Amino acid sequence: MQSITLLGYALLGLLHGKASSGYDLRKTFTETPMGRFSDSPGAIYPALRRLEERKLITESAIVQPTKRRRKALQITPEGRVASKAWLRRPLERADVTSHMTTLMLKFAFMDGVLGEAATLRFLCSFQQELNAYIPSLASYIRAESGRLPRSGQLALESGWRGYRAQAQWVAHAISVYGGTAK
Amino acid sequence: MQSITLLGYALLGLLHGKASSGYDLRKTFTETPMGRFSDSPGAIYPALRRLEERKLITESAIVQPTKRRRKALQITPEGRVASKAWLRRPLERADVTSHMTTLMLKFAFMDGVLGEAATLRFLCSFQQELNAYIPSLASYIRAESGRLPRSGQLALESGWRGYRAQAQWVAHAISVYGGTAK
DNA sequence: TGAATCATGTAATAGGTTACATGATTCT
DNA sequence: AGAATCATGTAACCTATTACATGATTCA
Repeated sequence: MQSITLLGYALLGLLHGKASSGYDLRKTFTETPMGRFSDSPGAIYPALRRLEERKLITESAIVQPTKRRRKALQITPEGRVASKAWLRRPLERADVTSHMTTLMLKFAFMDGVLGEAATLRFLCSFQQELNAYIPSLASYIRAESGRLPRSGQLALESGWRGYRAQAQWVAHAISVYGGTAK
Repeated sequence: MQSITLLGYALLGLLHGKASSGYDLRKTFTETPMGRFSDSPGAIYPALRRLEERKLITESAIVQPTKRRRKALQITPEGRVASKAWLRRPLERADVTSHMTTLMLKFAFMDGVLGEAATLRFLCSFQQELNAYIPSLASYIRAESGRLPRSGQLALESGWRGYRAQAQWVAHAISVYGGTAK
């Protein structure tokens, strides 16, 4: 059994809210700064078909009064289970170091699907991992700074600044969710 | 003629400096926080073969005194041309909004390959694009903030903070390169 | 009526992931 | 001598990209 791709989880996350057509979902990707998924039909329609084959989504039975041809898709109970299981997967170090966009995608859906408490827990472990990683990256940069050319050093610094900004954001988000920051 | 992949350009960039084996290049990806490329042999060796087929790299004739079997690869003049052409490609809006890692990869190699002046020019257009994009993202967030759930709003904000951090970095980098920031 | 957009799809291609394979050399 | 690591590769599979195809409907 092939595992669900990130695009698949993104689609499931969007369908948690309301039944949508492939076209609707495509528009979400084109019109919003969401996740940077491809809005090409060659990516989305096959992805939807795969989800349908696994019975994680189905064609909505509701007849829409619109004139246009439209295949509305809705998430099934199994789909919700799969999506929730993904959202609940514990966060690991590697997620922070190389899959930040995935983490943000998870976060964006988490509140609506798992609720406030789970989201707050997620943010706290996110913060923990960031607080562990940032100093280690900093010391790596300090150690390498001699060996690296100026541009390589600056490139690393850019990464470091990015993580710091993310850490500040997490602290902010935690406070928004009513947690105790830091 | 297929275009060169990002991994291909990364390999060319590394080979600008000195001839290396596939194993050396792999280690660079595993051991440094560089670009987040896969260090799997299934990615790197085929990529190297493709570059070799296009005569952008060749097996180094220099016989190394090491005992171990080792295939050292060096960049050819054509390879340098291709790499430089890529590094010189003018920066577009889409690069900033969805290919930041590519831009940082370019930057990391640019100094050594194209020189200081070109790098400074690159940084300035980078700054220009960021300064144009950040406010537009901010106003998008402001406009959508009502319609979006809390988590969606925060996710967008995270993106915004990331771009701001990048802008601060660019200003810093420009000053390091002796340009007049902002 | 013609153009644009809505809306869903397919086909060819190619690159990455995962897993496997192989043998030499260094280390203990 | 056996284990770990060096070092290079291959094969199956799958997904995304790109381009094309199709027809209906709204708009000017």
